[in-house]
Amino acid sequence: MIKDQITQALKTALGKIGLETDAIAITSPSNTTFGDYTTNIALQLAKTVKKNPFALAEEIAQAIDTTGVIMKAEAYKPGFVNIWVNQQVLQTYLQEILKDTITVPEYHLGAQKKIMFEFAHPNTHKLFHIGHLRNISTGETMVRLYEAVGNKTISVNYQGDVGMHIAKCLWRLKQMFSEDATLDIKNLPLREKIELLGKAYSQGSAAFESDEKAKQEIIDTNKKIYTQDPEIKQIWEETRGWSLEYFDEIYKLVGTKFDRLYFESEFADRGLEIAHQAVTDGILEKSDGAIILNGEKHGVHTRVFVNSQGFPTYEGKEIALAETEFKEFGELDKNIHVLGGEQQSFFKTAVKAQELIDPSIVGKQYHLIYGWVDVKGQKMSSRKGNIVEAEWLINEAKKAIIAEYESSEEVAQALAIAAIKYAFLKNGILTSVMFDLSDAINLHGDSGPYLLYTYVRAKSVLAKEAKPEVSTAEYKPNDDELQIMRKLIKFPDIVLEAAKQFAPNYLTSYLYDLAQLFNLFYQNNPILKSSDAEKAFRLELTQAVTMIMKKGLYLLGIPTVEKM
RNA sequence: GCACCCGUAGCUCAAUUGGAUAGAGCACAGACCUUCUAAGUCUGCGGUUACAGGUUCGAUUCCUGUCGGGUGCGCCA
Repeated sequence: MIKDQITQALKTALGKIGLETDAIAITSPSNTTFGDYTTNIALQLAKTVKKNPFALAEEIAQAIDTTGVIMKAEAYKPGFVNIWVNQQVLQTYLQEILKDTITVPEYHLGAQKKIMFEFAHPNTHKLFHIGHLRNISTGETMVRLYEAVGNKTISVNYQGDVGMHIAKCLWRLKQMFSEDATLDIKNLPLREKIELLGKAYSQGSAAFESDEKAKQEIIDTNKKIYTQDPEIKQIWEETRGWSLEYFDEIYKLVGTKFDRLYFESEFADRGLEIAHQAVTDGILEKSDGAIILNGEKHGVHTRVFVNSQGFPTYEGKEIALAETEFKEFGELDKNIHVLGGEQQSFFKTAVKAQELIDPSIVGKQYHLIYGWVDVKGQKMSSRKGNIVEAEWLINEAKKAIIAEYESSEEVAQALAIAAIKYAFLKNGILTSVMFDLSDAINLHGDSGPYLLYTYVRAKSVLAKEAKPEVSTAEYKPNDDELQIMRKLIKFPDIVLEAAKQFAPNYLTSYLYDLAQLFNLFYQNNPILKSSDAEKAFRLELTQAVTMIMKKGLYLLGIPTVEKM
């Protein structure tokens, strides 16, 4: 990586003037007039060596060898040393991109180089909404980024298929069947089945709140689900199947594949067993008929693992889930749970219990928090029925695209997915976003479709004519071209940082910058109407841009299209 | 009450983890298609980074306080 070579050159320069440090921080200045890379090392060292920072920066700049990877080094104002990369290095890197031999540095979270990502987390019998969409977009890109920096990743999805929300839904659904004997659910399209579940849940919830008799019946239904009572088992299995089929469609649509689907129903029995054993071992405690972790002893919130009716709560099932997750795929470095911040208290307590039960997993559970999704200021609630559902949203975006550009189904779909995913990923992972429909299906400016458009445009040029067989070695790139080349060398740095910091938005803004530079170049410089080395070079540059765009978009979980 | 997250342009968000002149998109006003896809490019407009202190060469970023918002805090998931 070029950055490493710069660090090496700096180290040598520091050595020449009798300085030594391990902490050489090299960053890319936001303003390219300050060079390709910059270091504040003089500012850091000035105090310890008792020198004026700017004088020290000048001294370092002087000592840098400018015959190798570095072309120019200059001291700036308070004490930065700004560095320009040799153009030959840019040329070489361009050729490496074309040969597809560029590499991204490795980054691991442990010796196994193996990381599990647990994400998506929809509950059966409920809708898959934009909150899940943000979750799955984030999870998928993190998986791809960690693969890119040399890890084996395992994608898993823990889906809630038992619990009160399902009891509420099924209780009402059974009523609906007896109220309307003509309801022919078997032949309903999937879409309508899901809507029916949503309606039943919403009405069941309302009854639970307002009607004491209904409340008791729903609690009873919940028990029957846990005990797999024949009275409820069949309808539970069937409706659960609808949800899973519906989820599968969405996973396919957004391009996520899971290595393993876990279900809450798998972990109820084992969760109980572990919890009871943990009481015997003095880890969990009995309290008011429930089994809890006494949080005060461990600096977390006290939470219930088995309720007073003897059923495992979410926490109770989580300890069994952890046991399986850490067993099924061999030793993991980390198990990263992509979960909203509202689950923090739950997660801390559950993890504390897991670590007390199995010390071998201490420090391996990680809660990757992503920000809340709000819709125009109002909080989504499936009980109130005002949620933005994933497939509906994708279809809205698709319709808008077809209406404006007469795109084919296939292209419109790809663009819709790109628009929505990009709208989430361009934000900081923690930023709670105000979701605005018109913004998410925006096709202009800083958007997914803009990136795809840039890619398609470039590809279209490449498809028109073959590259002339002329050497580009002697070609002197102009400023527009240089800007692109200087951007291209940063790709590995960006991928590494995006993975390290769990910051896919580093990659989105990198690709956006690259696209902007290319569009500027495209605007000002004829490619096919140029000739000889110039034409050959411009075609090479164009191709390199498409290759990096495609790689970057892949890492974001956004497939490219070839025409639009 | 306590804990965590947050407050940046009219709106939605960035800012490479303490760096240089705080950047984009949308919206608004204008310019550019007999040249490779105008889903594009360019120009303009827009800021006391909630407020008050502190730390230091340097603060949107770290610390303290105030105000405002979100989330959670024992039998939901």
